[in-house]
Amino acid sequence: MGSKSCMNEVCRGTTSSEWKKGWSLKSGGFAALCYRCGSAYENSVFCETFHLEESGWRECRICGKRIHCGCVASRYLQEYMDFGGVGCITCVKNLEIRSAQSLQIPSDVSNGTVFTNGIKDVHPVVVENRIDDDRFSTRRLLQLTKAIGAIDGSSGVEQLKHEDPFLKTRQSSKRVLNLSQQSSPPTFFKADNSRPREGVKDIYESLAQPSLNFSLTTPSGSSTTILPFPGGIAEGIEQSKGSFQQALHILPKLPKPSPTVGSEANKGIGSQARVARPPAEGRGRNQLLPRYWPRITDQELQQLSGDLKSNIVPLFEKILSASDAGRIGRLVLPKACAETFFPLINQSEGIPIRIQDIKGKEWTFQFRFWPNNNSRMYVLEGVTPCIQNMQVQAGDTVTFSRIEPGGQLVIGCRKAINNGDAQDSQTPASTSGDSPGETSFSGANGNLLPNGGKTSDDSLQQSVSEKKKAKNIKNKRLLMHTDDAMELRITWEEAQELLHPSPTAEPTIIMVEDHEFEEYEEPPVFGKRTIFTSGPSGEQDQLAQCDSCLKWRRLPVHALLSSKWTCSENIWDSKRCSCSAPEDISPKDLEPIVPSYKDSKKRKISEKKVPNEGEPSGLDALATAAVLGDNISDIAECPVGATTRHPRHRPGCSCIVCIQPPSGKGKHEPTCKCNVCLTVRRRFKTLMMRKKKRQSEREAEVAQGKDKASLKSRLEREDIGGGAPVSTNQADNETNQIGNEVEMEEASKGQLDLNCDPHREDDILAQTAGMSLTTLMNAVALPLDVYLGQNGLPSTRQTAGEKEDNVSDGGFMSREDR
DNA sequence: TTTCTGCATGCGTTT
DNA sequence: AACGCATGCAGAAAT
Repeated sequence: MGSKSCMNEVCRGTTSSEWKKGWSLKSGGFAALCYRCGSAYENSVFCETFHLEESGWRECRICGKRIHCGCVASRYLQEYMDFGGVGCITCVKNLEIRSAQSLQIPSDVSNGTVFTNGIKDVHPVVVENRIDDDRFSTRRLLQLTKAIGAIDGSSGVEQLKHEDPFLKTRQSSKRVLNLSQQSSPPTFFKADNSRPREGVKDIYESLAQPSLNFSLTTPSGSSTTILPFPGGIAEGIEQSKGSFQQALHILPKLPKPSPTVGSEANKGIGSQARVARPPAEGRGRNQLLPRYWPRITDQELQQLSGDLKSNIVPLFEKILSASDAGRIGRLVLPKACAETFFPLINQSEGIPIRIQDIKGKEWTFQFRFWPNNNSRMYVLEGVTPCIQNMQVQAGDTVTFSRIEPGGQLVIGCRKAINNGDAQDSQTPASTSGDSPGETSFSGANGNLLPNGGKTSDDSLQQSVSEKKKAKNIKNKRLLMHTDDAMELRITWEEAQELLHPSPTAEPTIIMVEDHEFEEYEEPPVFGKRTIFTSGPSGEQDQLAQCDSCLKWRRLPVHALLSSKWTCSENIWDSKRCSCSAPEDISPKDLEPIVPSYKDSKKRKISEKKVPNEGEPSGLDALATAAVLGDNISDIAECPVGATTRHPRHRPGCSCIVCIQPPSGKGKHEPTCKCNVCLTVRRRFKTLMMRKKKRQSEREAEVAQGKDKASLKSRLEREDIGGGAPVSTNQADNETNQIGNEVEMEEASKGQLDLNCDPHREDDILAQTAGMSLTTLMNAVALPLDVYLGQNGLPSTRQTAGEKEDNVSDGGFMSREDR
């Protein structure tokens, strides 16, 4: 393929990251333009960029904009006026449309009655709507009829295909939108710098455009008051096009209206409705999607203009995504907006661009792009300070405007009223919706109707809007409402407790640090939340509450219950397989186990279960108690906690997986006292001690496997003696762990059979399971050496005076210093 | 180890 | 089918 050169004779560049189509060629096809020139062409600034010094410039008879007559690049941007001179195609079209509108306006309006929708403070707009009737009335209407008729027959499409108002006036705007003027047709038209290219679509756009743009030139309320239909002109036309077309015979069949326009207009009944305004520029191939149309009320616009003492041209806006508002500080700009309203950039690195906020503070961002799928993705970098300054977040809207003259960009913001709105707005089609909210431009909220701008007579649009909303639910990645997220989080935590191994799953036993873990191939299943306990004699079982009678039943440990379980399913106890059977656990016994037992039934009935976030989890509680020596009753009052890390593990599991900090993030100081650190330290200490003991005593290993029995008997004694008869899950686990380590300590002092397989700790676990939690907690709260001393165990630094009396029952042991 | 940077991916929208 | 864009991700740079 031969080398390609840009057909812009001023450029003639042969290298370009992207080639664009220019004007149509007589030979067919389109002129090949390099990216820069092509962009200029698309943005209707080709002649302004490259032909500024050439001859042939004339002014539009309507708006005064300069038109490069006789240039192929502007061929479709001009039209000869009936009354002489030339006009930019947009002005011509606008005239036509406005003439049509004057016919469309319902009788109450055309009669001079202001269409206010209940808003009183509205200026008569009908007069304004008829711009310079002397010049344009009948003739323009005829011309319009002709033009649209041609369009209907599609012959007019080409005529309008390449219109370009040539109003890309970053540098050369002579007349700017004068917001303070009541009626200024020239400025009104000035605002439209479109380059519709798409035939009928263009017509539609042009139909919508005038009314919307017109609003910019009128004081409050005008934007919508001229709309002959509640849904705004676009939707209104669409909705009524049948009769409307019949009546006028001039309107083409319109393409489907933009949902944005419709819904905007829906909400825009009020005089200060937030109407999406097609920006003055940025159409044509780079047609701005309605979602980016600035939705600024006239009042806001006026206020902003007043604040900045300038004429403000709203350009576009964007609802901030999570990425935009995130810490990265990159705001993705809509491509069309970036290419239309921002300087052309050829290098990926882009250029610094200065944008001032509404307070006049100037920010400098890096405006750049990334190559992306043979296209570009424009971003503003370094927006974090500005975003933070404006205190906007994802879901809020940032707006971009321009000060005229001068072209200074202005960034503003509008808060989403709430997350729901943000949610709506976030979805493109919600585009569907405007994002009603408070614009930093003004006290916009005051302009909004209580229901977000909708009036009560909006029922028709409401159903449409709801349909759109329903459709939009699937749109994009939805923001999660805060409450939803909270609920989900809670549910997830709770779900951890409900997870059980699949009944049919066969676990694979693996060893990690001398601990057995069950690995299942199958995912866990949801089951009923139960509480594991230990009976007075050391046997373990679990407690489950009937979903029907709310009584607690004692079940075997291995029982796996469905999420809904009733007494009738109690196949393990024939005496208590009916709700009529009395509860087999006394409330006195239950209360320590089921912290919420007292009100559990009440809560159950109300079905409101909101765990107290402030309460520690099982592991937290135990570790805290271990460190602080909390009263066991306090621990017992803690709700059954849940591990959120390891679905296969019971709550309270202190395995290396469950105790590790989340994602490895977060720094823990050496002196950190968090439960994770404490647990890790404790376990490390235990392991080290175990290792040391093994090593030192292995030689002395003799068959002194006595006293296992004595240990057991002591455990039982303790249990009877004072502790709660049962423990919570996590306590059990911890107890087990303690028991394991106790064994090692006992072994170290020669009380246990040191020949026993340290990996086979199950029997010990079973033995220790029945021990008093109180005892355990007392024990674990003691320094290791103290405890060893108390129990006559050899300590690495035992001294005679280390025995303490505060372990009343001769406690069990703590092999670790807590 | 965290943050930054540039690009890739994939979903949703538009053509 | 093409495009736009939100976000993920890997490598680089900074801390």
